[in-house]
Amino acid sequence: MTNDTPSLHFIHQIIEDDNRSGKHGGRVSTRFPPEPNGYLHIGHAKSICLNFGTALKYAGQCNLRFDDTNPCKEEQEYVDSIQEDVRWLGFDWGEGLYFASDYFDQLYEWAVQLIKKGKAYVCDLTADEMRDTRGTLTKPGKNSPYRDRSVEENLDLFERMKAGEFPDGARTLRAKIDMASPNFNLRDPVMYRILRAHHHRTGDKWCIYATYDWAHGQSDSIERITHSICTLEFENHRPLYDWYIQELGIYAPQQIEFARLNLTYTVMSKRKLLELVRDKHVAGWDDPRMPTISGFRRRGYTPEAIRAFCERVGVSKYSGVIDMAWLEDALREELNKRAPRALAVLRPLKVVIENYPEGKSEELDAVNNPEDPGAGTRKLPFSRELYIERDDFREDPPKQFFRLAPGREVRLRWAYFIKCTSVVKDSKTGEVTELRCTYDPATKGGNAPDGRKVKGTIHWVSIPHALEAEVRLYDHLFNQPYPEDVPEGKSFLDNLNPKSLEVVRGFLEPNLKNAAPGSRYQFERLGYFCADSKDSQTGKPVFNRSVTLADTWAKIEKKEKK
RNA sequence: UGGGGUAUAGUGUAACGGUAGCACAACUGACUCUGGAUCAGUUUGUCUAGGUUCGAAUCCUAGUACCCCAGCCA
Repeated sequence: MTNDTPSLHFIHQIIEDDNRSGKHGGRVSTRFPPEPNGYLHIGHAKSICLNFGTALKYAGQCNLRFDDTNPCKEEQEYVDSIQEDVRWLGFDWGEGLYFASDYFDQLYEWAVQLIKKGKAYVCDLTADEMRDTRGTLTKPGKNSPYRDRSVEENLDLFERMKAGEFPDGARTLRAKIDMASPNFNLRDPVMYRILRAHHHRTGDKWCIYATYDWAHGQSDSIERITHSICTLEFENHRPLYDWYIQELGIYAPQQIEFARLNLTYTVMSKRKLLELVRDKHVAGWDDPRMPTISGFRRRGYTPEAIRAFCERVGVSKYSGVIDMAWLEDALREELNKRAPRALAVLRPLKVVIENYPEGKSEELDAVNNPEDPGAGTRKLPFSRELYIERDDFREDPPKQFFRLAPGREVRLRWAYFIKCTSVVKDSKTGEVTELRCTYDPATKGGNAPDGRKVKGTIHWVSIPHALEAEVRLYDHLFNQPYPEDVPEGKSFLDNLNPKSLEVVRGFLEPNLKNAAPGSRYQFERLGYFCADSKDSQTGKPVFNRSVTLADTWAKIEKKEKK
């Protein structure tokens, strides 16, 4: 069917229906509610784009709320990094910065209210006992022996829990719902646990902490969220959140669940990411191989590329896995238009131009970005001794290879046609160590006045002028598309890609000397590279490979081998 | 096994009873001073079985497969 209006995903359909019916008076209010127990990853980016993007689209507000109900795992460092990452992605929460811990007093009052209604009770069961009485998928649970305590006793006990009269874990406050419910979340869920832990915001004020389930829905209610967007695994919790809201008689946000993002060749669970960091499989949360926002940032990704990617994957309730190639493509698409080009040789092979005068050098004009005429040109120094890429020479060229080979002529990008006249080899290993070539002075700039064509154009760098620099070649962190799919007894760590990082000494055109940390370039014919934001120094850049260029030759060669 | 979800090309995603479309991938070819980019084109799909209907991806019935839930994690 042809339709001029772009289609809406199901969440925006719900919102537009609500706006039409006047359900929330046309108001749209969302929130992004991370727990500050780790760094944000690309899956969070999807949620951030959805929540903030929805508020933007419908002229509403999106809050940033930290669901900080578990002091054992949460830290200020994470609070800071999360704010930085959301801002970097290009979103603004305005005045809407909140913490679930801001609501601890209110939550406590509401708990007292439920006790008074006979809807919550203090339970003395240990964690083990509670598990044993919860029942199974098919068998209902058993009521706690403490379920029928009087309101007075519950009030007194709960007060004393708060006052610190009981040891950690000795008692809990539980909602009195239904131990026989087929939904486990309604089998008298725990609302408060006793926990003497220092909270990053409330310090030592509390020794009882609300569970996430008891805090989350009411936090949304306090903030008058209209559309509480969350991932699929909370679908089973919605009846519980609705029950709390209804028993309390407070404003009811509408929860809508969507499928979280999964990507090939990586893992997304915070537990696993933490494990990678803690056990030093990567250099930190912002290691360029990590699927974290900070990792992608350091890798050279742009916020625009990540947002475009999130837009492209869509929003639905189907939990699929997106091919990492989509993300890479989003980056290429953007950087192709924006990134200035540069010449860099990463695996050098020396070339001597025999008919080029010794000691001579000259400057040649090079276009900065063929996709962007406004990007201008720059000068490239040329001399008798050059480096070219080892891959661009074959002593015995396979068919379809149209780069350099003995007797063959190619174009040096922006420079001259050269012809390979002889090959110098290491007498012991037989390895090619140097190429002797001649150049055609008439082809200066890259065109032959006699109109003769050359099939290959290769990149190069003048040895005496080259800037030697560390270049980090990153590849997928895992060598399996689904690293978590492992046989019994194996771990996702067994699928780590041992070649996910290769550090190389590259030779770069001298213009790159003062590349600003974080600046991005296309190294022609190789890929997009970004000056590392941490390790680059002025005059001494370190480059990270963000993503390779599409490589048709590699594909041809692979096919030939089969 | 009880409950809650979900099934459209290799991967995602549209269609809202009326020609199954789009993006990425793959494959052809054109063009090219990046084997990049660009352009043109091709291949591949409604989980299954019944039913309703002039007409079904869409509605009904029965199956099947996959995901989530038995934390005092979120």
